[in-house]
Amino acid sequence: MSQGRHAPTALTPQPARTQLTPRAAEIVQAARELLEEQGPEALTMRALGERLGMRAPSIYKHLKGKEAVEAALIEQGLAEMGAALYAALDGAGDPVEAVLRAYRRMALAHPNLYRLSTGGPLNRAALPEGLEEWAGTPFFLACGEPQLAQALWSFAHGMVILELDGRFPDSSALDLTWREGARAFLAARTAP
Amino acid sequence: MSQGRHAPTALTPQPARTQLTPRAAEIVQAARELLEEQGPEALTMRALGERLGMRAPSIYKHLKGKEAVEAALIEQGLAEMGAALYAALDGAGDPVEAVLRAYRRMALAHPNLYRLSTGGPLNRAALPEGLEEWAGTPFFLACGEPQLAQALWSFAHGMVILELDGRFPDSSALDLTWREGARAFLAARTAP
DNA sequence: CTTGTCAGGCTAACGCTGTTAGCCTAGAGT
DNA sequence: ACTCTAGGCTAACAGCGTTAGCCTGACAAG
Repeated sequence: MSQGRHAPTALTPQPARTQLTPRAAEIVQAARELLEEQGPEALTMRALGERLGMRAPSIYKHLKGKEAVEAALIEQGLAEMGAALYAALDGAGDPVEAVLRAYRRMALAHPNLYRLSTGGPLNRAALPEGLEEWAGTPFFLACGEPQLAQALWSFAHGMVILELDGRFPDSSALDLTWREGARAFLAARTAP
Repeated sequence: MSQGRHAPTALTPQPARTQLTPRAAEIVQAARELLEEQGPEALTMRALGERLGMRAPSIYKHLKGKEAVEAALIEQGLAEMGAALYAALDGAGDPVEAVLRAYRRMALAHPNLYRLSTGGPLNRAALPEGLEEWAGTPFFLACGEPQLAQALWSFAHGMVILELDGRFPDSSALDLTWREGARAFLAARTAP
């Protein structure tokens, strides 16, 4: 770990991950594969059981229910996104551009996990305290100012989710759009 | 209708709305009330039927299925959003700020309709040709340039959806965040 | 006036979902 | 040797979207 542009990343240590039993971890791993390979609709308790060679009700011996499976996946998604963003800050180049690039790259690499992690209301009680904030901090580190950081995060999330959902016209030059957005935020940061 | 900052709004006339039978329109209206009052989970075919004094299977005499009901709602959402954005362009003040304000206002006024309209993949075949593009054009009219317009739209959508989903920390000063975002895009537009 | 058509309701049922209750069995601990 | 329990199982429930098939009242044609 070294540092970003404005502050040492070590200021916000990564929160501890929730501890799962080995079997529960296997189940979550299988759930992740199912989710990524076949989409959110395919992630059913019965399909998950089948992939593990067991029946759906047996899963409940290891995890409270489908929500708990999803919470574990969301935790993975946030943790990996956070790691990718902090790593991007450590690289060369402007931190705003670096964070945006890493964000998009991560989301497109795991689209269904990203959607699950960031879509819809979030059951915070099921997540490790502070994980969400930790994962978002790189935006603050890149901007040096909380409001602009939130705005930058919103831009990044909006871009990614609209791209994943195929909401942009087919003719869209998304690389250019990302560049334009980066340019706007870069200008706002350096010139208040 | 008059004009926005860069181009007359009449350049892109509102696409025709899909025609529903009176009874089908009643059903869609009831669906909208159900959706807004009790959330997306409550919008089931049986609940919808009950609200109309009929059984769920009877709905299929008027609409193809739940997807058709949702498509009609999405169409309403997009049409109303578009109308609000064009109206905002006609007002005083900077068009970027006006469009952002109208977008947020509209989304927060009908959160569940907004989520339905903008979340997840979109079945374009079920929508009037060009409606989506028409509803998004005000962003272009405000920016005068397609890439910046897409970026602005992404920012607005990200802000709104994260706010609706309660993803921002409770302490967030979202008004300020919107202002910061507007400032960034305004600067990018005027100073290329 | 009778007859035929059919729009628009109904019930029953299917296959799917998450979930619960209760049973059974192999292995660990005392 | 006895007990306990982790971790599997089946059966079942309620709710979901949806389909098939029936029925009835209104309305048009002869």
